[in-house]
Amino acid sequence: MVVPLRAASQHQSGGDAAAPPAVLADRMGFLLKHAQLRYQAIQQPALAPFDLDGRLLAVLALMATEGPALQARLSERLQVDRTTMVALVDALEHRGLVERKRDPLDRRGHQVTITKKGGNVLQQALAVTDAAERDFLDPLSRDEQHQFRALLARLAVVADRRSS
Amino acid sequence: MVVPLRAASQHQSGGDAAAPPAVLADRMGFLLKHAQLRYQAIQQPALAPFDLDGRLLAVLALMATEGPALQARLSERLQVDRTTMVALVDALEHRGLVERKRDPLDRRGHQVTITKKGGNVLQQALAVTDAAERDFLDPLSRDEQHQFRALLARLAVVADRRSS
DNA sequence: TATTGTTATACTCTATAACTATA
DNA sequence: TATAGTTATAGAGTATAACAATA
Repeated sequence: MVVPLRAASQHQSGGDAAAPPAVLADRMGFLLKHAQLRYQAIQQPALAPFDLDGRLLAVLALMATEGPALQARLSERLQVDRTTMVALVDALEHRGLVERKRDPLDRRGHQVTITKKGGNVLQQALAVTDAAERDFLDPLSRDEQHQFRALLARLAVVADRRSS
Repeated sequence: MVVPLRAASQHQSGGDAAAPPAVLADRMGFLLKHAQLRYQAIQQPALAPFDLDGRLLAVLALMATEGPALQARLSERLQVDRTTMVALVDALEHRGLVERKRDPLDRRGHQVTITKKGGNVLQQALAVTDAAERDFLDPLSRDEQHQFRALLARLAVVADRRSS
């Protein structure tokens, strides 16, 4: 084993939260932050056995569906800096989940390809992530879960229509 | 003017996102992250004129409702490390929004008090934050906004009942 | 000159460890 | 010995700038 990934964090000092301050309890900023924290608290340990975190999994999943791709294309798709993508692809390559090959047509670029091992790991990691989502949504009824997902999707990804 | 706060960030390189990759578009991790990014993109510039960010505002609001308090108590309430709270209170004090006074009864501690200026700024900043929340929720109908807020609150703050 | 990938570097955020002063 | 606050420091994470190879 190698990487601590995002090992510990969220420490500060002591105990188990107690009730949140009333002033903050209905603020969007607070709610979104804590929903994300709770999801990560579920997802991180679930992915740990694969030595992956959410970002690495995203890159891997993207490569599986959008085929071999240049790093530049990957960073564009994931809205991540080129230099950050270097580190992400490095991490996946060290784990043997992807390979870099020079593009023979344009030798400036590297085609990044998912390996067979990468495909297997991806499949298992996605299954684990599905389970994590179910755990996260567990406080809601089935109907509410679907409602929440749909509403959140509309708030997260807003078509940014500027004039026409 | 002084502090860059969290000046720029979210840069990477170029353009305006385009459609998100389909593999990620219905993943909780992706949706929660991007919802938060979108909210921050609205809230940050709204608070910038007050030289505040969300965390500083949270401390200020907490002090207004929970009265003068020790830093130790504030960090406990906000689930933030003691050393982080030092920096937060420093920032608020430099802006003249709070004051530190030694507790005469226990001279180890500082009672942190909101100033008159702090109260005024808080009031305006909260109004601006309300507007930011409305902007954020604008893609939804009135009913949907209430639904979303209620569902999110249940997912964000989960009573962690362990046995009985 | 522009572009892909890379390295070196810097900056932000936040935690741990160690120190001061009180108790 | 323990606690409140502080400082120094280190570790993630991620950006900008500069460089090599290629176009």
